[in-house]
Amino acid sequence: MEKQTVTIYDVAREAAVSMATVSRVVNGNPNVKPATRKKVLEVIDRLDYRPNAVARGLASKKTTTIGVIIPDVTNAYFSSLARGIDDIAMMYKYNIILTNSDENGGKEVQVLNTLMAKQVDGIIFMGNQVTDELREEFRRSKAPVVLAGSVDAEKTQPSVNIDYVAAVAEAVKNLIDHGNQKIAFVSGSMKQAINHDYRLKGYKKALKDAGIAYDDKLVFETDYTYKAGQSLEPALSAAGATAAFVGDDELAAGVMNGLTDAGVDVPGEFEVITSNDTKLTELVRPKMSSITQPLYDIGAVAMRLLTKLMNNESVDENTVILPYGLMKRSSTK
Amino acid sequence: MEKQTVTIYDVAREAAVSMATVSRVVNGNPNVKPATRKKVLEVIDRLDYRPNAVARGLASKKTTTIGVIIPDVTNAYFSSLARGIDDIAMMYKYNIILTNSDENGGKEVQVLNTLMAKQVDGIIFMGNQVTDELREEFRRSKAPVVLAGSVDAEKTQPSVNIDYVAAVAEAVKNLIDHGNQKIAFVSGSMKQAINHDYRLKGYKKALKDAGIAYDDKLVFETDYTYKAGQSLEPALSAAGATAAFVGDDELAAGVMNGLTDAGVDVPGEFEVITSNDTKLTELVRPKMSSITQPLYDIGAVAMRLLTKLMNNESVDENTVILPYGLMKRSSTK
DNA sequence: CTTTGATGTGAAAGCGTTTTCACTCTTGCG
DNA sequence: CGCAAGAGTGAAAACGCTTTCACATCAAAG
Repeated sequence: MEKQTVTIYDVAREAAVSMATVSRVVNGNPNVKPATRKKVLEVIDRLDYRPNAVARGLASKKTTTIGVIIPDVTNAYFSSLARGIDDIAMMYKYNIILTNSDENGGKEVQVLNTLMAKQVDGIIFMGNQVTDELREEFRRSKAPVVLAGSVDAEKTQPSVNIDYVAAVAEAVKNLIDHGNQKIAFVSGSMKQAINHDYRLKGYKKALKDAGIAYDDKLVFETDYTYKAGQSLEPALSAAGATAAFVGDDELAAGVMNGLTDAGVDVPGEFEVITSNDTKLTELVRPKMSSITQPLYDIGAVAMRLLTKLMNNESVDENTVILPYGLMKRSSTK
Repeated sequence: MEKQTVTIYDVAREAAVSMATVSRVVNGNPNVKPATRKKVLEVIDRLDYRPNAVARGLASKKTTTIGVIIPDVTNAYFSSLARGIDDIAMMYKYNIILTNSDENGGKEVQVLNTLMAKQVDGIIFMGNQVTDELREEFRRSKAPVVLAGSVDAEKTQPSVNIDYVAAVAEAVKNLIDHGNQKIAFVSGSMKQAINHDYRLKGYKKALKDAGIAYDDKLVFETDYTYKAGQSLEPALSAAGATAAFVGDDELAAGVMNGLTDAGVDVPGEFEVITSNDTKLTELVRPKMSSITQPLYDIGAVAMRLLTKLMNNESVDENTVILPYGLMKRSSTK
């Protein structure tokens, strides 16, 4: 039953060299005579020796593992980022410990602590509600932490994002240009920096530029779920809105379908523009116009940035802003 | 710059006890006098001591980490399973190393090896193409491996699934009952056991039970992507099909939208039933009828099963079959 | 030849825990 | 009062590697 594990010591003995030499060939250290290398490799192959990464981690203080904190893998926006992260991580020989946080502060802190206990070499954090406690943990961490697709108003951590303010402003301006005066702002919790400090700011800016008064009756704070969006219709109509900017695609799909099901024509009577350009935008009918973001790239770049930080390479810019766009589909005129 | 790490030794010194005792209180070993425990806990708190999980892993040969191999996190079916896995894992104090395999045999083997090198305590594998090489790796692994939402015709590994044959048969029967004679079978690669050995079998069974001849012109093997589905319309019509069973929701959404865009009325002229009951089924219009599966639970149960295996607990049934259902929405009559 | 600077190798000290084993105290009980 | 049985604790040996340091060897240069 017990599977015998062969260690570096066994290899050394069989090959009649020291552990140090075995370690050298395993790690590709050039200071080994070709003949010796060959001999060792043969033994490694014969014994089917596989280095124990845990022991290696203890000795070298590097685990080639990074922690990824994600609100919910099930959300298309975040899973797209996660894919970018994993691909680049794999490219650089890192593995990812992935944990769902539900954007719950307590859970985030706890998870962060277990990640640090596991000696991850770096951390990628997704989530828009960076509490003071969390920030304190980031600071305490000896592993670099980068935010991906997430913002913290304090801007204390390296991060990769798009310019949310400008993107939202542009999206809302688009709606205004189509003649809409009463534009709803639909998002998740206002406790999240991305909503409160960025999107809303973009929204207000667009209104102001167009000389439209801001009316908080048109601001809808809800959950990032399809159902939440779907049940928003009565309120939206009651408020007299004729268009909406929505902060999440799933939520937007809900809003749109809720409208449609209530007999409101989209985009004829009501325009909808969403934020994340996930696959969903193409699946629903009408297809949803959206701010476009290089989702995969945000994850990929964040991971790439993290590798640099982990290697203490100099980084010219700690917060990188990727380009966004606006994709007109069929939920807007 | 260097963050000083405090070790168990520091705590022992400060508390004037041995490392063994500190270890005992950290691990909740009852054989410690309350007074001693209190003293140690105070020091731990004062020094902000945090046990190094890597060292712990080396000494105890347990990492409280499990490996999860997933075809693509971005796919709603798999990410739902992943969520179930992670939640239960967290409940049992495990973390997850998540890696995307793209169902690519070579990558799977490689990933499996790095997971084993990292000494994971267990592995959950998702993917339906278990090659001989892969099977061999599973066997070689000292960590238990369970398949989640995936089947291997050889049935050599513990797994958690639904009864695909029966589910598909029922779905197809439903289509037949609506008067369809030419029912397309649309799935991913036939190299995958789930398609070739399970779904197709269910499909054939339903046809046979209804006395309909099997026609391989109605079998469409394609990718699990929206685009692939969308571009299937001409072929589907050309084959004279009036209904389709589809093996993946995203693919099904593509099929359905492709049909609709080509002016075919769903479900009036063409019925579609899909397989995974992910969120997508509710987002599209018409909403898609689907086989229902307890997605989250498949992941959760797989993880629970794995914990038992890791603890060498006796397990009454190595392959657990969860109940499925059929949800009629609007893509079928 | 000797010197010098690479080049190749091994011994052994960590890395931060867990765990075994032995030992010392206490208790409870006959 | 004597003794067996816990209860509580510490010393030290793992765990499987990396890395430092010292040493030996060897080829090229003087």
